[in-house]
Amino acid sequence: MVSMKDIAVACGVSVATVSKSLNGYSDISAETKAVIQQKAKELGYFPNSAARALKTNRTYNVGVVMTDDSGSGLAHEYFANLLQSVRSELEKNGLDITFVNHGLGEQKMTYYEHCKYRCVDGVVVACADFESEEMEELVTCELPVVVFDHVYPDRMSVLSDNKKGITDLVQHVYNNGHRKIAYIHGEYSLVTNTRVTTFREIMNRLGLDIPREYIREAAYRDAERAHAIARELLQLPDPPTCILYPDDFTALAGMSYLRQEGYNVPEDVSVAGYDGLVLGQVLYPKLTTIAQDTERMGKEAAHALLDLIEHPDRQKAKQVIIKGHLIEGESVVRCNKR
Amino acid sequence: MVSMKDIAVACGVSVATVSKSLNGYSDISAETKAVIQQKAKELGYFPNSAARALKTNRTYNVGVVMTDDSGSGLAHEYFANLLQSVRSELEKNGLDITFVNHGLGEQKMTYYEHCKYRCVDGVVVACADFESEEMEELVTCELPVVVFDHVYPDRMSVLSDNKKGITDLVQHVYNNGHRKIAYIHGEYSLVTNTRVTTFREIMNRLGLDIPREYIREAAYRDAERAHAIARELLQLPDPPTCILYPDDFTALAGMSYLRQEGYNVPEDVSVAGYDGLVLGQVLYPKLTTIAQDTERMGKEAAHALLDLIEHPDRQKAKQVIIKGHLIEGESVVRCNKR
DNA sequence: ACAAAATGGTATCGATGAAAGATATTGCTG
DNA sequence: CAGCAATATCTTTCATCGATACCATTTTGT
Repeated sequence: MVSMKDIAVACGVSVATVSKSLNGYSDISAETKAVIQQKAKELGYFPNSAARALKTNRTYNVGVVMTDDSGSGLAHEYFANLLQSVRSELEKNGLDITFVNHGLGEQKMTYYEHCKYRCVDGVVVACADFESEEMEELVTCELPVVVFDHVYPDRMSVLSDNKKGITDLVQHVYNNGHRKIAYIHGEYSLVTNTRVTTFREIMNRLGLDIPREYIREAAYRDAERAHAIARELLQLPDPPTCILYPDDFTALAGMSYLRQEGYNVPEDVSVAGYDGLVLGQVLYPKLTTIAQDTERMGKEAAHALLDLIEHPDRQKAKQVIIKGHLIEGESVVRCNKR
Repeated sequence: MVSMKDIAVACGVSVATVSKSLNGYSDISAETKAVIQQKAKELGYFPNSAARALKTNRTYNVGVVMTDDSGSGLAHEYFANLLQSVRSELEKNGLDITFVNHGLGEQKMTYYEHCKYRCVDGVVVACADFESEEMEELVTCELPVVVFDHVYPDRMSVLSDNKKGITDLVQHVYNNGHRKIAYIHGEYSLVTNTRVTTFREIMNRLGLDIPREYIREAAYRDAERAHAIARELLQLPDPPTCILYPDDFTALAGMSYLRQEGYNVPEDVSVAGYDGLVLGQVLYPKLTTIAQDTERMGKEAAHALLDLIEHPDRQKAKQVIIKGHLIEGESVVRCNKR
């Protein structure tokens, strides 16, 4: 690989001069600078990232925590989309991405240790066990960190606006005449918590009753479990007319299961999901859901991280909340019962 | 961060001794070695990857080409799964992963340049424009490279067994009594080519006619287009009794569209996909498809790459072909027509 | 002649590895 | 068995990877 030395030799100057020329120092004559920059391009020079990192402690590399013990992670379209967006935005700004995990080969290490080992400039947490010790260590370290969908003290977060999402969704269902609305939610997390709390609030505001059996815990992407619960719901003496599922995956599966068991969806029972999967909009009936704006979330996270990296001083902790939008779909229809 | 120097000071030895102790050289007394290793653990030492890379030219980092101009890439479950598998397997062997792209910030660079810039030990190509100049450059360079689903001269490839896949699929359809089988295939690529060629072969072997209109080009994941073609197929004077779609995504969407237009699927027209998406198995009717073994493909690629990195000498080019398996599903049923 | 502008010299980041140094052990001769 | 070289064992010194940054030096301008 061509190094600064090669350029220096080719131009008959010192390595120091080359370094300064390429890094825009002001104490090199415009003339020399031009010659050197020209030569650098000609020779196809790229700085050796390892050498630069060693000296400057900047790698232009960002760590991404995306651990999928829970079967989420890359396989989950939502997270994959977040990653995609973060990646492309950071790329535009000259940063690369490396996955961070606990342990390389024999070596066990924590996220934080891994980050130090790779000398990353910052960290994006896309999905992880937020309550783990390892995460605790990571969010109390000196590195710039941006977290998706979870809030840590004094840390930057990018959050999907679940409050608005659930509100819009329930309101939409309500506007279609539904009064008996059940919510099968995912396993515990900030996201779930926000959604459930908001669900209660909005139902309350709309003056609707929530029988205890109408709020049920399942898990994200666990179609069987969500369906088992849906079936129970529909066998209640006073069954709901609309069921909100934890996510689009379970909602799509749920619709299918219910139809198979002889329920008319959406006429007998309406169904909604959450996420905005592409597939949900090409299946019939189109799924009513909240599309999360992963594109914007990724961008915001990338910019927030860049900002933290460039200005570690103004560490004003804050949350950025990104609105999603309702996709009306066809899986919730006017309810005429009662 | 704690460096070798810190350990050296703490143990009262030289840095070189520390280096050797931690790297398993034989010319350090077992005693000293033990003390140093103990201290290293105690202080939480990790080698600085940049420094090591600079000196040894090994980064324990692998580049991944995963470019999704075509809307595939991360958003495509197949590629996401491949990545997931490669990632976890490389991780087990102490290697990290970094995405490779063309250009960082202002700097335009080719895949190859990016790889050199990051000093990666090897490259995995998950998806890319295989015909591009950039890929040409990458596969003729000195770096170890493993490519998924495409073959380059003298390069290692891991291929999904599309030949067996299509054969099994068509045979299954045939066994169910179908004789008029249409194939809507994806856009041109080695994969598509193999599938189409195999389709012709097996149909031939089974003594079945393929009217020209029965083989149609669409695109992967383009539900609208695939459907438009499906509709045309079914309006033919002599319509097929079974339609093979490019992938599960289009197949699922297709089934839904067809039903909406009044066709009974799978009774009037059977449908099959290709991929093995999870969702396809929780929707009714369960999709008949070929599940590609991304898990194994990723593992094989990772091991092949490791091998190339460790033994650049025995560069015996070869292809590893990984079998998928038929998921019978319910979207292909016995055909009694004619 | 002196300040300003341009360029070069050199230590440094953290780890590695070749070669030299230090110490202990063995072998051999007289 | 002493005496000394030869060997083995362990450890340190030092140059190095490529880029950067501080300081020194040279050149230019007024």
